[in-house]
Amino acid sequence: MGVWDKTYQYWLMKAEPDVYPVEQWKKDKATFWDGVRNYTARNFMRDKMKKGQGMFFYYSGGKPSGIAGVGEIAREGYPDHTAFDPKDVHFDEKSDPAKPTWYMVDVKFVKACKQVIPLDFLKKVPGLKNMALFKYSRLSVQPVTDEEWKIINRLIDSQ
DNA sequence: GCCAACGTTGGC
DNA sequence: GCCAACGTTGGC
Repeated sequence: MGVWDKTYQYWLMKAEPDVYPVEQWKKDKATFWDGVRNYTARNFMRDKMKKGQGMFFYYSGGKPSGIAGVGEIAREGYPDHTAFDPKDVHFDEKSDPAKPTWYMVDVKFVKACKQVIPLDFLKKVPGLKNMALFKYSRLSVQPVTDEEWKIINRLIDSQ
């Protein structure tokens, strides 16, 4: 039984601040998480995420990289319609609307961090040393353990 | 802008 | 089904 087969209650999802900043998410109140084109990440969204579960909103791409906000799964996996739109940057001609390849979820805004909690800071927190974030750095949707969830929320609440 | 890590594609 | 080439992600 590997890390991929377990069930999780919490998640971390990456976005680039230039593409979708937390401020925009706050304004939108909720958003669909489109554009994921990786099978591992897809499987988490399609098969594992349940309504009401918590997620961290993570900024990738520097300036700095880190956790920027907290949210909640508002709608469970459903087909990513941007894969069917030739004009969309995430268009995938191989995804058949009758049998979609790619899935997304909806995530509701809960709160923004006062300051982004940087990756290099997270790396130094003793209880977080096994985070998937450090080992599977290129995976854009990943599980967070109960313990990691608690520790990071404590960091955010003490800001 | 560079480059390591790693997922995907395609030739055989 | 193997594996080299290629493309993408994301930290630095």
